[in-house]
Amino acid sequence: MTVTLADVAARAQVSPATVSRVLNGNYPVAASTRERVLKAVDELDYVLNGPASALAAATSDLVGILVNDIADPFFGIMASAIQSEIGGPGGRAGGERLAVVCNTGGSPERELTYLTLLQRQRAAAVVLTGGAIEDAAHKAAMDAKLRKLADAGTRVVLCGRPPAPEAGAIALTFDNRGGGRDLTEHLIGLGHRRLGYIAGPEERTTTRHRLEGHRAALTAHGIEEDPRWTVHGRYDRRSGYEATLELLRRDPTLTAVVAANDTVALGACAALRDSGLSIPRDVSVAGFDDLPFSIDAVPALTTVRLPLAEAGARAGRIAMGREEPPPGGIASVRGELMVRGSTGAPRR
Amino acid sequence: MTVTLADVAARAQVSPATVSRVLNGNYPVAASTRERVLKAVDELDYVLNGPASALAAATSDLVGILVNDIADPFFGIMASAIQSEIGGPGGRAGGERLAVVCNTGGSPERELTYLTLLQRQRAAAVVLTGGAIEDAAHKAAMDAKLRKLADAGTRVVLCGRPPAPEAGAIALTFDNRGGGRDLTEHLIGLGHRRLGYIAGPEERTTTRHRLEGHRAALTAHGIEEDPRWTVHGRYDRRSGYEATLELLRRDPTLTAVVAANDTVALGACAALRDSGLSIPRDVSVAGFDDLPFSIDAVPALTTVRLPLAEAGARAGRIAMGREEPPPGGIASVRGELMVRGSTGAPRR
DNA sequence: AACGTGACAGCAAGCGCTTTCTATGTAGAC
DNA sequence: GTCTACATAGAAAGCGCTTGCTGTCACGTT
Repeated sequence: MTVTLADVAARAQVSPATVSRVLNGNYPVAASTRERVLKAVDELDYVLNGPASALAAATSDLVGILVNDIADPFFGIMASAIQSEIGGPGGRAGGERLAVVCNTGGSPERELTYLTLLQRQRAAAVVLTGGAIEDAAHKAAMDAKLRKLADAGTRVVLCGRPPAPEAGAIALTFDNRGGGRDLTEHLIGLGHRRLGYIAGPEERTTTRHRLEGHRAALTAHGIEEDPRWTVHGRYDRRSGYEATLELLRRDPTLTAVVAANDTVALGACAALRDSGLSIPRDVSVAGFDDLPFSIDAVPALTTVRLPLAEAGARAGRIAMGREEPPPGGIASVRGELMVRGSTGAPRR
Repeated sequence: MTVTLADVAARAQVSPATVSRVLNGNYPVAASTRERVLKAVDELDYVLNGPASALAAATSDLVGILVNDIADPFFGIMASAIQSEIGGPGGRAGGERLAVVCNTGGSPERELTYLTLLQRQRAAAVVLTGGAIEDAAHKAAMDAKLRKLADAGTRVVLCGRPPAPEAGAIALTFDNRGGGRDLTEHLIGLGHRRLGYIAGPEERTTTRHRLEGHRAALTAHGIEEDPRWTVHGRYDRRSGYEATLELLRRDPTLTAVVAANDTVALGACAALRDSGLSIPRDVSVAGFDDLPFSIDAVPALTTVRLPLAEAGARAGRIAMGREEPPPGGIASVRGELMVRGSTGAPRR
């Protein structure tokens, strides 16, 4: 039925060992023999049995990429960049690895399950993207899992995730705190004193860090924050829309709304427009991430650009062992403030 | 070093066979024995060796999802829906499958390579999303590959792709032609007679079908198309921007621009704005797909909504054998015209 | 009381490949 | 011309799991 190595060997009149060596190319094989084997492979249309070779060699060519939400371009862009450094015919010779993207949907259980699945497949490397969940038990479980993976020889890289040194993982972290600070300082510099903040889900590190940056800026400028000015929600448009309405209800005198990310900011813009407020004349709006569509908002969104593609590519290379990990295994990646039309001086 | 089935068996005082059966749950095992085994698994922190079991059982729990561009929400949304029906802890008991997303980047070679990689892994199913490339040689190669996969027991499902009956694949196709027609008829109904069209890359089926729909509508209404009115480009914003400028240069009297998809339409909007033209007063703009951000454009984009998530979910279920394939193995999925602010009656 | 009958559990034979170790042939060294 | 060394090729032992087949009890039957 299925063609096996042995069939190829028979046809090429060599031993299975030789065929294997030709295919893996890490052992001297005479050119004439190699050719004969390759010819047989071609004629028989032979396809290596992945599981069998993974079993025998005790390694596989699978590389896992975990994302929180594959439908969100934030993750899509990173995943794309990571994958481009890893998989398919993009890689070096013989380096044909199967980069697989796993969608956790932000669920802790799924995250863990996927890791187990990848561990089960003896993945060559794993890249985790995006913020982590701030739950002690979950973090402990994750760290243990990652540690186990690392100990088993799987390279573990975190991209846009807080470091987990205990887990033996290499981390490329986004400086969400710094970005949040820059953004709010920009707004304060413009003259804003009453700023609403639409935060992401409470239990995410990204949410906390961005919020901390925001508050640090307020504090640094002697602005006392009103607890009514912060609303938590999800990282989606709908949430931004509703949260904005809520903020406006709580304090109609707000002159700026800072959103957890660009998608949320878009929702905020829609809510403001629907409330008859003009941006930025009545209320300034700022986002975070600088996703491609942010520039198309009207007015274009002021935001913090995160080098998603660059960081992803780097994480991919590190995962493949093609680039040195940063010193200490941890690198912080800065965002860049992009000032655009959605922020301006407050009118009042 | 690594814990194996045998270790678990030893600890639970049973044979490896029994452990395997407990883990796979398809053979009667006494409750007390099962418990003892499960306890040992837990204590030893045992993780099944995927490759080994795939080899022995001659099947794997991998399901491949091929996408053209993972950074594009069009694919992200479909992939997410497909995966939600397949993978991780979402599935039924024992049905823990590893849904993996493979990014082809629209390259024919990569597409083929990924298929080989999946074939090598003995994937349980494969879902191909998005338009295909119109190249006879490539199509033949793809069909042959898919056929081989199907013959080997891999379920092959096409989602948003033209059918390939010769390949033995089940297809859920988007009615791009019908959508394109509806859209253009809407514009014609509004009074437009000079419509520019920004098409996607020439060699894609999606491009051709949408364009055919557009032209069918023109013909049906006795409008003779000026060859200057069509420009081809990529499916991205930049391309939409440049193509719009080009269209305007070729014929400044155009009153509407139909874009290959929403992303392109956004670029078109930007170009029009930058040219000092108002939407829809001076020029109407229409997109395709109805991606989430389309509603946030100002004005909101008139477009054709494709049920990406629904189709993806269905494709996922079919791939898992949890839903009957459509009769004849082919189903056409219609899009729905969403009329919004970006289109209006022409001024002149 | 002898026997059939399930319900479980174990044996052992692979699954298709990699890789260590060994054999062989040939070429250069002395 | 014999010996050592190198370049290749093959034999065979697994890798860790699944599963068909073969027991082995403990019962219920007749």
